[in-house]
Amino acid sequence: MGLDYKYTLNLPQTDFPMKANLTSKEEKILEWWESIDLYHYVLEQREGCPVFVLHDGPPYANGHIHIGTALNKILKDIVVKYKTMRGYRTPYVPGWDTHGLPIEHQVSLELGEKIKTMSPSDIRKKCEEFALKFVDVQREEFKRLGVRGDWNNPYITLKPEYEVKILEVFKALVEAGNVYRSTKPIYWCPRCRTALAEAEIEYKDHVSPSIYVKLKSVEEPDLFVVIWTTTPWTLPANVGIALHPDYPYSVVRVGKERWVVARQLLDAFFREVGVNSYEPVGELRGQDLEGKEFEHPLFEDRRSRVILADYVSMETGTGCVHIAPGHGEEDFVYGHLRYGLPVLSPVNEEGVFTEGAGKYKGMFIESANEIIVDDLRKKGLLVHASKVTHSYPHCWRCKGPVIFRATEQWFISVDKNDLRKRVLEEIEKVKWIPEWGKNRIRSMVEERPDWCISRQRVWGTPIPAVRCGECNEAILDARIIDHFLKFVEKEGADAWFERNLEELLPNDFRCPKCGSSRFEKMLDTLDVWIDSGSSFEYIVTREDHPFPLDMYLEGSDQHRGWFHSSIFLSVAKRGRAPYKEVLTHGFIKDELGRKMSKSLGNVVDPMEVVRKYGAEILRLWLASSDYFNDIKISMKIVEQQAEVYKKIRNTFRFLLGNLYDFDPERDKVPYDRLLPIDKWALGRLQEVIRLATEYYDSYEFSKVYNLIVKYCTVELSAVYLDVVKDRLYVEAKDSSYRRSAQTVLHEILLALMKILTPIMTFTMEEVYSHLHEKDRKYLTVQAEYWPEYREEFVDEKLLEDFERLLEVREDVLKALEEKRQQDVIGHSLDAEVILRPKNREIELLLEEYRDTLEELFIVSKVRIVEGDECEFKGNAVEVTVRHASGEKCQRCWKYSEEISWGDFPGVCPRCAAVLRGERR
RNA sequence: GGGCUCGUAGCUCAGUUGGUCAGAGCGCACGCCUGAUAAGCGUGAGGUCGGUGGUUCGAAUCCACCCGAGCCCA
Repeated sequence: MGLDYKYTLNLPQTDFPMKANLTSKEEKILEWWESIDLYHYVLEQREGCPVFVLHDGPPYANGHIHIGTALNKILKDIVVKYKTMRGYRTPYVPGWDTHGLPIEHQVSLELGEKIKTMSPSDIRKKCEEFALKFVDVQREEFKRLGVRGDWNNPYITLKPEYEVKILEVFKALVEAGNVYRSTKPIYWCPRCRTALAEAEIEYKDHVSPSIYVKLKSVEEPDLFVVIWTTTPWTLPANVGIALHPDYPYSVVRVGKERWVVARQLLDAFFREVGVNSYEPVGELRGQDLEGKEFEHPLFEDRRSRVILADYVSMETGTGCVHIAPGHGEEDFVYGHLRYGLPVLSPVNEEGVFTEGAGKYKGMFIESANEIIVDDLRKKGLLVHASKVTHSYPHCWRCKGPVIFRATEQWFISVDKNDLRKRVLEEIEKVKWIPEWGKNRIRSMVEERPDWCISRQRVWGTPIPAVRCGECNEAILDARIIDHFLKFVEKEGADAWFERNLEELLPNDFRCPKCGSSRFEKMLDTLDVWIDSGSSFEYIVTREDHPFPLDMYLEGSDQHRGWFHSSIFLSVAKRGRAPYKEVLTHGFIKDELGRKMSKSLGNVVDPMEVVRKYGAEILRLWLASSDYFNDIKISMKIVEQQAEVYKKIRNTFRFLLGNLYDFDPERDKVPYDRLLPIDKWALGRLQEVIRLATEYYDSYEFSKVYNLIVKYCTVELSAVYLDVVKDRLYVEAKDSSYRRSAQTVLHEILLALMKILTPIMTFTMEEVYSHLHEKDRKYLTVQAEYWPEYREEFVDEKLLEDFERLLEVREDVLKALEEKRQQDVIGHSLDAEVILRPKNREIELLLEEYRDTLEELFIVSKVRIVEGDECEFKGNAVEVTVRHASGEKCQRCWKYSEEISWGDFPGVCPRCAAVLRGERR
């Protein structure tokens, strides 16, 4: 035939490439954002608009970002960008947490032995350098992910202006009287010689001695209580024996003695200690022995008193628990606080026994274990000794076992001034997403003990406390803090280490207890949770933000971490919660749902994903996941998103390509003149906008993702775009048929682009740059407004009709496939379709839309019959498929009986009219 | 050991108050097209809804227990 009408068609034209080349494209887009100062540009476009502040929780600056921090920052970015498009002014100031043990530890490893010759302020300088280096590293990595924020002006906890805020928050607590000095058993690492926070503890298996010891009653010399312990070295500090108040205890005769052991542990106990002949002779309750005294197993001049405690376990041991308030949290709470037993802790900071330990003085506690056991054996009080492997607290720094040791520390009283109660009230006012977050943080706040805030460490915010040189009183005074703050403003908190105490104290300062003016500087630093927990105070004053802040968004571990410290400090300083809404996400696991760890070799590096696939794919992966729970990642899972990305990208390419000649002002067709199929597509788009908005509002991004992916593949690619090709390509460029379709494609393009901007932030920027100039009001798509749901575009009846028409279409497609398998047809345009409606309703429907059926099914001819049965039985219609009669139009490929051979040979009447310029 | 959370096709997710709820997309298989072309279209095969009991006329959906995983504690 050789007749080529291709050049007469309006085929898509676009520079928008099919292949993304994300890695390099993203770099270019990042440069563009940099060049227009994206962050401030977008803020300027929302001048005077209501403000929405997502306050960034500061990551710890001691390494590269990992997949979890990437997840967190991308989620925040999606929220911020969505809110911007909804018309909010959305300042977003990233922050970093920079003080604390991990950095000090890493720096001390780098310095090695040299550290011993360095002054505290020299070590602090090294720590600062280290922290700022990783602030820079992480900043670049976060930016690379496409996160928009005030990167040139972040908040950093080591900066003087921030330290001032930490100390101001702290001062509020000091003034309110919530900070006190106390002896309390706390975790202590004898190797690092430091107090450890609960967060600095790791539980690992440890082999300990397991000994059963009997204590002799003072009143009845044949009566013994048997205790079990895995820390013999704590026995010198023993002052009590705890029994459960409710569970029954048996009195058992063993030889000439009577032993007290919990009834339900009797069998296990005697089996364990290898005693076969015993005889129960009585039973008692904990109350029966409450207050009774027993002889101390090691020191003859001391006694051990029975107390009751409901935490006593009936699972292991004897149900009688050795109490040493100086060496255990619960021992302290029950023994000291409830029963007033003394707190003994005759162990120095290196784990060596002191005076109070009598003959054991000078021994390292672990070496003393054996000797103590030996002494017990000699005294005939050792019932049994063996070894046990159990989970035991270890130091996160040196990995060695830690001990509980009573030391003098600064504490924040959680209950003074009803602080805890007020925090609990505030928790109720916050919106927790998901909802269970509220119960989680509530129970944590309800049960938490007082907050130990002092660290015997160099790298932190100094606690400006002094010790009286006369009476030895430790003094923390608001006046000292105020005076110190003047130095901090100018030179940072380093001043505490660098300046003389005379300068640091107000001139007339005297010891409130003895009036002395001789003081000694105390060098403890603050728990870093005070640093980060004070961030609300810094950001609110620096940016003049409305308080409370709108949202905090972190991993669910922060219910005990940052959300927790922030709300306590905020209630103390400002009387209310710092946030209105708290959104939490889960953790990232490998493809088998296991935790990521170096040892398992299943760690996915976010920057590796970025290098290999692009940040956009990482963002898309995140959007596809239900991040409220733990989510899985692996290169295979990421790869899947690369496929989805291509699909979405090609949809945009098609839309752009078919709008190359569409001027939105000139060519738009009014709604009432749109063809039915176009009206339907426009109506469906409204539904997509409505749902997407709903899902974004509830932060359910995976629902947005599923909605959009399905929309692009099913609704657009497989139906609407496929169907509308005929009109776009074949009809005259400026015809109403083509402009009608383009009008809707244009609406779809803009809406889809905007809906995806928070997630596919790079690609939508690229799409934006390919838009008609009249569609680009801003320099960046990020400043655009959210697509509007237009009710006037929703024709309910039409939408319902099309829902049924599409069911008919499914039947037709199945019938076509059957014939395709039989080689009757290839392309669907080869076919003529004969339909037999299953009922009157469908018959009327088909009649009504008679003129759109061929287009909708993409076939050459559709006939509707009543009588004869058809070959294919569908759900809505029966279908017979035949090869279309007539000849194939060389231009539009539809078969026609009236192919002309005049001016335009081989062409159907429609195409001939188009070519003659008669069809508009 | 305790508190909280999770467990639906190979993958990512839907499944409102228990009764067409066993679904979607991707991937896979087979085929079509060659005017979205390192694209596009069609058809199809995949799950006893972690397991076991129970409540109910009826449960992925309610209860109990168990298994597995995670976070936070001890």
